[in-house]
Amino acid sequence: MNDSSAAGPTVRERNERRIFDAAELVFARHGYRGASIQAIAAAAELPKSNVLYYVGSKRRLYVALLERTMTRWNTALSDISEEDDPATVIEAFIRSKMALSQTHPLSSRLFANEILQGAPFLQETLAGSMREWVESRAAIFRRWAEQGRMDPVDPVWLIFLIWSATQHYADFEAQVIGITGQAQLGDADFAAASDCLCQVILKGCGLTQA
Amino acid sequence: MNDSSAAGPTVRERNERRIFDAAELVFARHGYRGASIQAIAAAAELPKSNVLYYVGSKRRLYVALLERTMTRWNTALSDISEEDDPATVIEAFIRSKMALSQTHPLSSRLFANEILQGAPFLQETLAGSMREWVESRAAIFRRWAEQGRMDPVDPVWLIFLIWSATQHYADFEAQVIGITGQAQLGDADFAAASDCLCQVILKGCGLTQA
DNA sequence: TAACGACTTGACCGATCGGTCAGCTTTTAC
DNA sequence: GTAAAAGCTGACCGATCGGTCAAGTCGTTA
Repeated sequence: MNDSSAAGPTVRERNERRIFDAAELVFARHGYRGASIQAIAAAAELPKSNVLYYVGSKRRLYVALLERTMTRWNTALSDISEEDDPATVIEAFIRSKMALSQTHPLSSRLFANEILQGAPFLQETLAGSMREWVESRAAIFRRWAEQGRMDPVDPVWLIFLIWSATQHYADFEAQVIGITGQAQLGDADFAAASDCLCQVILKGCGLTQA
Repeated sequence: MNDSSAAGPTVRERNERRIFDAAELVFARHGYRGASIQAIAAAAELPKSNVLYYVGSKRRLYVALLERTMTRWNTALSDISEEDDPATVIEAFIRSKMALSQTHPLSSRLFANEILQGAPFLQETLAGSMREWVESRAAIFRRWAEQGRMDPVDPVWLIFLIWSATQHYADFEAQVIGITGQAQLGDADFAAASDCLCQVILKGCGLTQA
């Protein structure tokens, strides 16, 4: 029974998943230092020793969790090309980012906590693959502007604008809930917020929705 | 020499200020649980016992720090009225919020950390004075839209958009720096980002800059 | 000078931290 | 059937946590 494809998940796979999910919950809320293995073990309903048996150390668990998040985000983002329609691309960008905020808020908060700490474990990622990703998109945005297909808006700050506005609904959910007075954010809220963001940002870039 | 007005700050005033500033630094980076009094004392260059002598407990220090931040923000925000010009008001709102991100990034990160934890100490503030503040502004925005003075944009989400986009440059400074490759954000960066935000958001709301 | 309140701090407390390890049970392989 | 491998966990380690306390120092006032 070593094969997960034929006989369900291995004991290791099942427990690692429980631990990862529990760790994401605790790290997202309390940050790296504020989280304790004891709390993670309690959330995973496993003894502390068992957690350490699988993950080795707190640091390794945290780094592995960050890597899982970054790869998950990478695969969720589609590539674009200069020939695409600007409005379509930017709207899809906003909506897919907002969907991530709704489906994976803990990942977003984990990342936010890491950045708040000064990104000690993500320095190379930021200056490496993330910078490349931003610059490749920015180059296309710039060409669109040169061709008069959209307003000349600094593309890097536009990307930051979209990132921040969409992540806000994951990272600052407690604030949104407290101010709007709702019990929690539902599908309708995310849909309406997405519509509002698309409306303002597309028009702000001189684009009309498809 | 008990009077601060005539003979400079009291010993108490001076030390409390050192402690508050040090605590803001540590809490903003590591959150409530992740921060330690030892680390705060080291940053304040005081013995741990001396810190506790002044502030009583970690919890009290944290709450007092949050309160200092909230009142500081409240005083920095100007009131608006229905008769004001929408474009002028929203542009001033964006620029003053961005200025706060530049001058008080630690306060912004402290607040962000509190929200990420689920706002355990700011629940009443969110559902109380902050909600009132948002709704009073939202009411004016709505009337502007009814009068055709701006596009019908959901005002609450517009406020969230402005908050998130401006706070981003304080809370996620490490990400902005890592991706842009700069050593740090300077006046020119904040000015350019503010211009970009005003350009996109004002146009996105159907407004033209004054 | 004596006394007082504000300030200072090292020593210490029980609790919890991340992590190790020995010894146990269960599963797998032959 | 049996040995090896994998999984499990209570007991324990030194370090650090938030917080207390007693014994000071210090400047001011009477």
